[in-house]
Amino acid sequence: MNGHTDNTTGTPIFRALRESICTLEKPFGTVLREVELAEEFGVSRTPIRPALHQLAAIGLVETRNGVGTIVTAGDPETVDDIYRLRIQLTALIGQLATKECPATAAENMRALHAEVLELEPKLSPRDFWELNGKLHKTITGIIENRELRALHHLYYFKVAPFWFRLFLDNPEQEFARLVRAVQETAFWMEEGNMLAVANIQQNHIAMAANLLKVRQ
Amino acid sequence: MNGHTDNTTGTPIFRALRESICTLEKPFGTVLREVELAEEFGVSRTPIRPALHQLAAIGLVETRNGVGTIVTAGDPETVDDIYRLRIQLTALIGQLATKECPATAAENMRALHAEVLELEPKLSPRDFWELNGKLHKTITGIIENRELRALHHLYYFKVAPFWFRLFLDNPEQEFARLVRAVQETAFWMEEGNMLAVANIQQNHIAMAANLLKVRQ
DNA sequence: TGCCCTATATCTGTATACAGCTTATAAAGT
DNA sequence: ACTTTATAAGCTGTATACAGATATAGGGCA
Repeated sequence: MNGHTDNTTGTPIFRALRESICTLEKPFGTVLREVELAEEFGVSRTPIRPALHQLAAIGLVETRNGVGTIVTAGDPETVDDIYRLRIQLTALIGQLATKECPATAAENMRALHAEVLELEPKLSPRDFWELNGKLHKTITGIIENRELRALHHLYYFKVAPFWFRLFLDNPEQEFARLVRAVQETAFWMEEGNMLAVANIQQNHIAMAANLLKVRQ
Repeated sequence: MNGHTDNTTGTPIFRALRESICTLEKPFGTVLREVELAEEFGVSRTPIRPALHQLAAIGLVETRNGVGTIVTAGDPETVDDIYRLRIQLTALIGQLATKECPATAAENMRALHAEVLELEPKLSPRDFWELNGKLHKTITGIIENRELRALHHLYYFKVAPFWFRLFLDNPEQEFARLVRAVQETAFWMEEGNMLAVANIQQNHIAMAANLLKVRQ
């Protein structure tokens, strides 16, 4: 393992910044300065800029001329819209998913299930992030429609700052929920019922939305 | 009127390139060279690059080192996935739309309806693009959920190269379809039935999908 | 004649210098 | 003491020079 949730999309700089925003290492309101980031990554400002633009494109940051790039992920005003849409989007997974479980997805899920069963109930934030990422990646694998798959992937990162806040506030409870999600998903994936897998996913997203007091 | 469908989002360079791709002025396979574009827009390569990256982010182009930026919009292999998702997405508009018709939307729609009724059945590609843009903008205005609104806007441009091909192949038929869409939308918007407006939109998207032989 | 390898032209990726914008701070005036 | 304004520091936006990557055309060789 290389320690990254998604090691294929985007530049390493983009992925590193995205992770540090989603895990609240750089919380809402943080000002990112290009020269600082350039020094941090050991490059010039030039390759930093497209990474920041990409983050801005997915709504995680906002760049203002003469000021800097401000982290906007986790803005309480948008949690409602994002979660309500994501619940609907997850319902679509059931409709546009593969009819049969892809071999790689089933394999990943078995490995993940086995891994979870042997874990201590005390997880570091980083480990929790990684674990969630594995579940996400596996579920993403059953989405046949490439566009929906891209959306599901995108919104995973858009809502990450919200449920990661839940984890920091109550690690044991969120860890238990994640374990439960893995178990249920593993069961239905083994059964070959992809619609059920999507439903499980939707249930757990809706549960997070409830904790965040999103109106349904 | 300034001649632009959406004059608020993105840099002028990005919007200009997006329009020229959607209207097939730069068709599938066209190679965009940064120095050429820089000269065309009277700037250096620097402000061109973020525009191309933004186009790449929404899947309209693909940049390859040492080669150039190739237009990928209109790739036949993706038409299925995009249209199938967009039909589902449009159904969501009915669920997440405003309960009542916003005053500005109703006003825009009346103006558009009046404009359409006085048009000649012979439209230039540019005029057809503008007209479609106005209808799109009005419908976008009834979507309360900001995230869904952004998605609806995004996919409008992703599918544009496909239906614009339909227009070039059969201008009269596509113009008639657009007029019909405007009339029906205007009627239901006047009635205040936002769910019906979404359904009309879905019907017309599905019709385009049929013409493009998308499996439903 | 066909194939492979190399040289070269051309493109994007990166580094750096400078211009323009924003904001905080401090001095001056009331 | 408070407001107002000017100034300076620091940030992003832009232009330009150079490095790395890629495709193509031409020459050498079997």
